Amino acid sequence: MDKEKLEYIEEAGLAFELFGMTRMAGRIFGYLVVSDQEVVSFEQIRETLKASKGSISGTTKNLIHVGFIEPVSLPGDRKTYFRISRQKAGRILKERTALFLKFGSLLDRGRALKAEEDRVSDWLLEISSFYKWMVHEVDMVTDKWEMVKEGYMQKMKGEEDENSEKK
Amino acid sequence: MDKEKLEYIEEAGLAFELFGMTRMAGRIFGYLVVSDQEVVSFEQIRETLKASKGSISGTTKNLIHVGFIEPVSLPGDRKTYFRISRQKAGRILKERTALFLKFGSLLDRGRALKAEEDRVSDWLLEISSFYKWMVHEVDMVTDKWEMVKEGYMQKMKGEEDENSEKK
DNA sequence: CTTTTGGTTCAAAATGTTTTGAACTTATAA
DNA sequence: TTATAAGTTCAAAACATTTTGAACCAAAAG
Repeated sequence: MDKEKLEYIEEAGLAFELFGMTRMAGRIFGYLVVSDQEVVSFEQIRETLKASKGSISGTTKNLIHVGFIEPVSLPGDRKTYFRISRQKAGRILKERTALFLKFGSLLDRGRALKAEEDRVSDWLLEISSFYKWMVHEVDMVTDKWEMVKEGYMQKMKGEEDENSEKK
Repeated sequence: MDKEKLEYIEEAGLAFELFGMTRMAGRIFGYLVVSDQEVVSFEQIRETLKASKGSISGTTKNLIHVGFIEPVSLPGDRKTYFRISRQKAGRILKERTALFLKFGSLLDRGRALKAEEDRVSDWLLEISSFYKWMVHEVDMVTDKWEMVKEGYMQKMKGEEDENSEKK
């Protein structure tokens, strides 16, 4: 695997830490991104990332759980392969956003514990309402994506081509 | 401080860990939520949470940085007080969402490293487009909140009252 | 069966993060 | 000034997470 890709993989590791996941999770994800194969085997991951079987096993399980990658098994082959999950990106986002409901109720329960309604309660109500309302809005926007994505992706690709022409 | 509130504070600590922050950050936030004062002093936090000055100092700085709380200073008083940030909740969300752009470009850069465009590239383009598009949508929805919040908060409060009547 | 391959498990080691506590800084009060 | 109160800083300790590696299990091949 060439140097540029290996660097990319490490960068993905750091980025994933920023998103609150482990470095190894980012590396595995990054490897699946830049690999020129449709699917990558457990052993290939282990070898490319020079990590232990235990680490690969645990981290792939976790990445599958949060929906970033998915296992692929092939007939007549007992190895497990992996690829970037084909699950809609929106699905993952919706799940993450659902945490907002938890934050909203945390605030509501806190508000209920206060001696009396005051300026702080009003503000807490506003924040909690915002987050709870947001969950529904994000769901709707996510659904809207399916309608607009063709157009948007065309635009994105166009801009990329423009940039590479300028070089 | 009564037992119920202290329990709430610990719960807030655990919840914040779930959101990717530290337990102490959650405790401080939780304390500001349930305190019946407008503002709470550094020393009160230290005492209630039984933590060191160093820990309070570092964690409040961080909570201020990410916009969850804000410092308050009073004339003729050299203590620092804190309260839940009155910054619009949307501001914080917009900043968090901006990380999606980073994820989007991570995918784009990975795609550029691939030998040739394949099925995986197509899928990567779709995910990256989704996240980048989402950032703008979330911004718009967040702005919309200002228009609809009055109505929504009324509804929320109504439902709460209904629930407490039923008890 | 027995062997081999592919992966899982889990305790211990390595690494990272958070908290403490003591020394230090800064600003006000005396 | 000098003294004191309020925070900050930072190295070390406590604590948590991640990774390793060796032992283990299950399924397919021989």
